Amino acid sequence: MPKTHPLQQVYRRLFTTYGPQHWWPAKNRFEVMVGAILTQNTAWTNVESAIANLKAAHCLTPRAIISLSKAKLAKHLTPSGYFNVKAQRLHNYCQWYLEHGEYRKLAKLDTNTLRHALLSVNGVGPETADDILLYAFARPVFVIDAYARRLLSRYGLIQGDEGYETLRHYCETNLKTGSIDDVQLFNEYHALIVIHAKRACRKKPLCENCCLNHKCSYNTVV
DNA sequence: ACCCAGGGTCATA
DNA sequence: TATGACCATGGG
Repeated sequence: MPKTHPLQQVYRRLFTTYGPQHWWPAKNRFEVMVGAILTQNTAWTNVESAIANLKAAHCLTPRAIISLSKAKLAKHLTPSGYFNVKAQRLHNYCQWYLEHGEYRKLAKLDTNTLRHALLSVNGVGPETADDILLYAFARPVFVIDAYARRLLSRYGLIQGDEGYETLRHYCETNLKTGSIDDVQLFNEYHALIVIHAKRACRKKPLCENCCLNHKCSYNTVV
């Protein structure tokens, strides 16, 4: 009977409280990729309306997006904020995506190679890359976002100011079993952290022990 | 009227 | 390598 790592215990609490989330909230792979870029430092509800705009304009494909002018694309992205920056980033991503043979061809790359390829796109940083790796390419990577940092540091598991790769490695090595179940585990874990963040300070009993709202001072170790 | 959101890039020191 | 400025809308 191997002893369970605190990260596994946190996962159990989240899963028991909220149940399976079956993420990412999108209709297909490409929509996952678009959402991953648009949600950078932005509330998801804003992203939803931007995606709805693209969909209504029949522009939710890489080819349609690269053929739009920067101004028109930015107009569709208005509700998601940073619309000029994101128009450029989305354009960069779609161009790269098409140049590299879209899903079929990219899916042949091993995870590390694919990760570096994603990071080579201007506008795709570590978290966006990992969102895409996990939710569009079904690769076993642990997504480190602001919520994960806050949650794990409030559980006393990390300091909180470690580098991205340090934390990703910490989470992955302590959770990986080596089977393909890892993908499902990481999928649910990130989704549960986000859903918990949205419900924190409203839902018991979890919030009383570890609240993700930055204004809340609860800080309990498992 | 503030505060913040499922980040990332670029310029400076 | 490590900070800081910047990007911008919408909900609490």
